[in-house]
Amino acid sequence: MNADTRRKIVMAAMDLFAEKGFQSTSVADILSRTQVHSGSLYHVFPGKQDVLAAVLEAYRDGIEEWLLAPAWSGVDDPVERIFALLGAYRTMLVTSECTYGCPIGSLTLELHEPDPAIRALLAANFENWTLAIQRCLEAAGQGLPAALDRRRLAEFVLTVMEGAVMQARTYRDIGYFDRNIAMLRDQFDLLIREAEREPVSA
Amino acid sequence: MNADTRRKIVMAAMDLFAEKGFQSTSVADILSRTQVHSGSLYHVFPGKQDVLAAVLEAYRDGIEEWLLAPAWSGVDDPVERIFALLGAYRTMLVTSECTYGCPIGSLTLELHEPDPAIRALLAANFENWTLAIQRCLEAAGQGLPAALDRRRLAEFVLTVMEGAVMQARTYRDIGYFDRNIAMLRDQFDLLIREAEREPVSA
DNA sequence: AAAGAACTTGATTGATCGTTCAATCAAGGC
DNA sequence: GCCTTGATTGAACGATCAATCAAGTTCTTT
Repeated sequence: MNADTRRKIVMAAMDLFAEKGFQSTSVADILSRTQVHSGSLYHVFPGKQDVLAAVLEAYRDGIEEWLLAPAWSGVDDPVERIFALLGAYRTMLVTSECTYGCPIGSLTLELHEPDPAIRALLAANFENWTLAIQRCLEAAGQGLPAALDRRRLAEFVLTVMEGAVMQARTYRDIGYFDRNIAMLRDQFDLLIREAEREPVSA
Repeated sequence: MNADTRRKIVMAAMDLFAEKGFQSTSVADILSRTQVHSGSLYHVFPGKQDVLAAVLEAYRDGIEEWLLAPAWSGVDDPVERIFALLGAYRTMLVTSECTYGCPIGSLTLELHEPDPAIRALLAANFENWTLAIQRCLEAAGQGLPAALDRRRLAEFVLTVMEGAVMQARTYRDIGYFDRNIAMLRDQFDLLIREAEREPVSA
């Protein structure tokens, strides 16, 4: 199997699906951007949907290298890492003039009756993202209240990111993103102050 | 102009766009569900996109009657009205087995480069929703901290709703919606307690 | 070097899409 | 009875789509 052809297709499809969505991207779009011909694409992939699956697998497997590592370089504090990650999404919005933010979120709401395999991959991407946040919250240790449900808060951070991206895109105004993230920041500040008042355990 | 034909088309399109999205709904789908013929549709609307615009106008103009009034019947407390509205979205998710929640949110992320008129209508729908929440927060008066930025919190409520719907849909699990709303409820409880500690102004 | 497997090429297919339009119909005014 | 106006009908159109395939080329293996 030609791994290079496959790689080129997946990378081009990644960009196109993020820019225009899955349905608005034609196979011809992918072909013209990659200089790959239709026969080659269908030699590597059974169909267009399998290209999408490969893209979602690439996101899932590349989250550490392509998203977390760049966002976290030079940031050590676990809580700051969360907001550094949110900052990465802010950058995506700003550089695209608020036309796209989180590709997984867009695909999730675009595909109403997805193939079970596709739905599972979308969920796996969310799960990986949530786990990354959860690990930050756990790494914060006594900097956050002991009774705090880390998993729940991690899901909530994803919720706020996706909702904030959606509004910034709709209004074409980064202010909507910023104000929502500021609300989340206030909430974290409260949690941190609460933890400071707690007795330090042995 | 035949207002009945127009009404039938808009109502059918409303359902279809919510179920399958805009792009996955063909004009033929709308025609077959309404028993209207293609010539009639194109006599009333210049094109498919104008049907979408009419649907978004219907949502915008019907929010009071079709969303707020049913959700708020028998609920007087302003803060409880917010969670009653969120409960309406929960019901939509449950009755659709977590396949669709907020039609505006779905359309927002489905249409990547929307016509400016369409984008403005999507924004107008979000704006109406946010204003409804904002009015609740203002109606709460001294039940919430005086310094609280009502507008910001209203935007945040929309953010949490959309993010929670997105996760519930992706995982096909209402638990993700419930936990996120519970997080928001905790935050409101904190605000209410904070307001109780405030001195009552003259 | 021979044979076969893997890959590429690009024209082509058939289905589906949004849209058009000439023909038809119904109703009211004159 | 005739004309006008607005609405309806449904066949047809051109474009675009994902997918196919037979022929050709390159790589691998022995």
